[in-house]
Amino acid sequence: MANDTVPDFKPLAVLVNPNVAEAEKIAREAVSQHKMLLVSGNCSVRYQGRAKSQLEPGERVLIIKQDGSLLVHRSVGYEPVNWQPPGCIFHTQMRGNILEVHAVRQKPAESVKVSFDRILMVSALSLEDSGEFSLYASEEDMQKAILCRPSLLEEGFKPISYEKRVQPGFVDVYGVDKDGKLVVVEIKRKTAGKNAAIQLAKYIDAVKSRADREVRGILAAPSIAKEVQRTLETLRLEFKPLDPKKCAETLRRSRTTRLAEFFVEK
Amino acid sequence: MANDTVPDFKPLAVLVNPNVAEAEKIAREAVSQHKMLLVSGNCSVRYQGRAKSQLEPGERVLIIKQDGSLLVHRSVGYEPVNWQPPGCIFHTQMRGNILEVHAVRQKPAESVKVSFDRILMVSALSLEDSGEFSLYASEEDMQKAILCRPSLLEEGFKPISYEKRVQPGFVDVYGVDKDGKLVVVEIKRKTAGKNAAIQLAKYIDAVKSRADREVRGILAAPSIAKEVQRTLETLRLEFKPLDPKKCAETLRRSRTTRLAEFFVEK
DNA sequence: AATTAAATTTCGCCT
DNA sequence: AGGCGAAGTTTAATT
Repeated sequence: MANDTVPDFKPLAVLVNPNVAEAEKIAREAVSQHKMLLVSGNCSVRYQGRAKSQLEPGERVLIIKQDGSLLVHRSVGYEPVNWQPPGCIFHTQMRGNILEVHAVRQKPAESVKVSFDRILMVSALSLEDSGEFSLYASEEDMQKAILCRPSLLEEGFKPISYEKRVQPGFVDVYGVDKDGKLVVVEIKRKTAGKNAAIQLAKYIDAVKSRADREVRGILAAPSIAKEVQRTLETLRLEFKPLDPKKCAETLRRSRTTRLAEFFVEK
Repeated sequence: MANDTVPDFKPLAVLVNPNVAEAEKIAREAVSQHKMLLVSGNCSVRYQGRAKSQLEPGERVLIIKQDGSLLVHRSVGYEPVNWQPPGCIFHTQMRGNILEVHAVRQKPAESVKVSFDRILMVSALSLEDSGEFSLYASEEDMQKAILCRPSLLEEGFKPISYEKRVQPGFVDVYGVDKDGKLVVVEIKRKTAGKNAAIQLAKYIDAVKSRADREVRGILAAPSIAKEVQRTLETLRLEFKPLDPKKCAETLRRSRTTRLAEFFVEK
């Protein structure tokens, strides 16, 4: 069939109750095009690698992701019954009337073989997903937490304003330390990179040019990239570890105890 | 619509590119009928509980299982980006043109809300799955391992036969101990329950009635249920811990290194 | 029910 | 690339 040699690039392919050979075609294309593949049907699974297992026939859901990870889910349980972490090479083939999906990984050398003799549904998906995932607290939450309890940043810190407009943009938090020195705070939710340091330096310059006195710059983030540490020293900036989890707890506590009404949400 | 009040019990429902309200109907029925639900589409996710997280919009796959577990999978990564272990209560609703799937768990109090504004595919599945899952070794492998290296059972044990036919069925392994006493071995791959003890007792009786001399009965399994321990004592049977992992290693070694038979481990 | 220990742990950060 | 520690860990077994 000419169709067999011309893979189509539809973003979404779904077959319901297909015969096994039809499903194999979808699976093969999905794997080669690095789409996500969903297959539900009757299968057995053999795994060999760090451990070894055998799963007798039954109806399950197979998921293959574009990064080369594999999941076999039964009808119950949070964890997959069989799986492989990202980095597998996949191969599909018909063996008689059985669809075999083979996943191979090296280091450690492992293999998972899923054999379907009946397919309920097969689906190949091109998923567009650039949405950010933030755990514990958003950057905004961390900002609120510092405003709510300034000692999270350092003892004696007093916030003056937040999202203060300066030349290059907005300063996350702006205040004075226990000695009355101006403090500019830049917050990052993840490990602070070079950009964060540079951004902070620009804010400092902008504030200095208007205040004409000493200004401390503090980069507050859960951690800092090693190489940026030296950048900070060069720029005479400081780093303060700030745990998003702690921020979230602080916020939650301050909200429940009704003390946070001063700080308008969003 | 009358149809709305009469849920159908088809074993397999699939909609491709449905409108969100159609998807909600499938999702609601799947949840109420404790089927497995697969939804792929554009969604955002909010989680609050032991921790707290926010996932900005993007295309993902949602899985809800009949035991009340929930998984949200992105296009990459072995782990779900959001999840709930088994035991959730689900609630679906339309909020404007958004499908909200809400999962609530208590102890710990947690909630996950998945909001879809576009559905690629929704599927409700009744999965039949009674297939056994065996890790490291099947019962047969454990049997072979004992035959291959009898010391796994006990020092001085000598197998005579396996799958020996007696009245009630087949004895897994049959042999003599270091003192020449007859030994009947019953093997279980998982924690041995009452049935295993009773089965073994029947075999013993059968063998005794023919041999008319003392017969030891040994239940070999990775572990034994607490209450069965006393049953064993009453029946004058013995329990021997037998680890499937060790059996698998033994088998593998005996297959690969033909010379290792001399060197008894441990 | 609470605690402990293992997992084909996975994952990220650091050396 | 290998090692160490944390995880919304989960899961099973034990007290």
